[in-house]
Amino acid sequence: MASSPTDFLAELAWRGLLFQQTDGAAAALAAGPVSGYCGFDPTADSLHVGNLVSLMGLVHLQRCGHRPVALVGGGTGLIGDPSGKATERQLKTVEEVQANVAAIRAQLGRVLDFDGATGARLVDNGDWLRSLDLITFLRDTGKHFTVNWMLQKDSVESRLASESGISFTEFSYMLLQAHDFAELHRRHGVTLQLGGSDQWGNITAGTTLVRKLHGAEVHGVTLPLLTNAAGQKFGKSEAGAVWLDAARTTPYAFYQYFLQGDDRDAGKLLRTFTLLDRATIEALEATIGENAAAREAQRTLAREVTTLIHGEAAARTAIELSTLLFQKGDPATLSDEALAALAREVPFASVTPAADGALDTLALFADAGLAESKGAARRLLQQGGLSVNGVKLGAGDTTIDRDRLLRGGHLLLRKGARDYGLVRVQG
RNA sequence: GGUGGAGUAGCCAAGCGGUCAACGGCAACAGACUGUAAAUCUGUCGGCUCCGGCCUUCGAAGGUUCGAAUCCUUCCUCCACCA
Repeated sequence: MASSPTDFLAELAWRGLLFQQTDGAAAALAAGPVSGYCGFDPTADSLHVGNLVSLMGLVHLQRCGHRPVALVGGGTGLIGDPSGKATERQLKTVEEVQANVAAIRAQLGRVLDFDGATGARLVDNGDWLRSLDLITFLRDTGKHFTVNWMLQKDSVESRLASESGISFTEFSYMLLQAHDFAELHRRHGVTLQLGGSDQWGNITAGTTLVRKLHGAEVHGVTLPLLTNAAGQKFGKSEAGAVWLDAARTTPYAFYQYFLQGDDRDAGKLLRTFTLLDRATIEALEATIGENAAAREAQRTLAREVTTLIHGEAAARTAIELSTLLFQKGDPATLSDEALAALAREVPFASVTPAADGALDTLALFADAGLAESKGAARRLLQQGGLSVNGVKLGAGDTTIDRDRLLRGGHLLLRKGARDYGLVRVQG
């Protein structure tokens, strides 16, 4: 399973995760174990599956015998990376960034392995950037860059052309990231930086600075932006980003996101998000051609990724619930445990019936969040898109009989083919 | 600074005094067919609704008119060409 230390780039390459690399990166990696880092912006209190791509880069680095260093931008997060952004960002407060840093550290910690000779390190650039004084920074870092060079970076160039321009604050961002690379080189002997393809400019700023400051040759590798078969940025569902935080995206929803994926994406996603070896993945890809209906590839993908992020127990629950909802069918047989799990994993609402005790279908679906409004619920009802306890409702079913309540006063609602919600009727 | 053009729902884009909540396309949602897939076909698609309607929209603010997305005035923004 473990490959030799020289295989990192080859590993990324067959997985389709290698975009750009600095000259000499392969030779440097082949020469022996290195320490490589990747930064994560604390723009929210959770990473999402888009961030997971470069995190997987660190995981592969470690499995290939190198030391991964995960950096959380507690300092740079206070500035804002202009890369890939069309307009200036709203500054975040120190408290907000610190809370985000803490949450993201915990997520990174769950995926990386901290034991052994190549145990991962977790660092926060706020530790050195926040105490960095301006004069020192300008003399030691700023002096090594010409503005002419900085202006040529894509991230800056595109913003110069736009009406809103770019503030001096964000313009300086690349220098801070370059400073990080130099600092990590000095403190931890880091000689490699990984990042998404939009980070190339920032990464080369870092390799340049380390060369000038320490006379050392360090390297950068970027991973491609992940897109789906429809050509869209991967990781967005209709509900927004797919988060790694169980409070934002439940393990069930996370599992379902990968399970529901397009056949055409399955192979790419297996290569990107699982640690399965090449032969296994190719065998799974073959099953799509042979027996696509079994969706063996998607099932494996969803199970592997959910296990990686949420752990085995949560993955098992997600699979059980999925089986329950999509395979078996009769909600009346649901156990108390299953109902409790459902309440945690699918949208849940407690509703109070009207004074006369009648259960209004439209209000139920609207309250459960499965429809935007009662009007929207009505349209869905008329189109035959709603069901209760696995039984499709007709256009005339504007109220629900109380004798359909499951144990504990629950009703299992479904909108369309796969959106479930659970409500508990009070009293 | 000058001249000309343009700003319409999530995006693109018609409309140029009433029949406009606004043609059409994309995206999205639902149904049929399937495999919790894709493609295809059908329907929905500003907000709310006691389904009778009600409310708010066509860059912004005023005005003309019985009536304006459509005409007028001022302002804002973008694009092109000229300086």
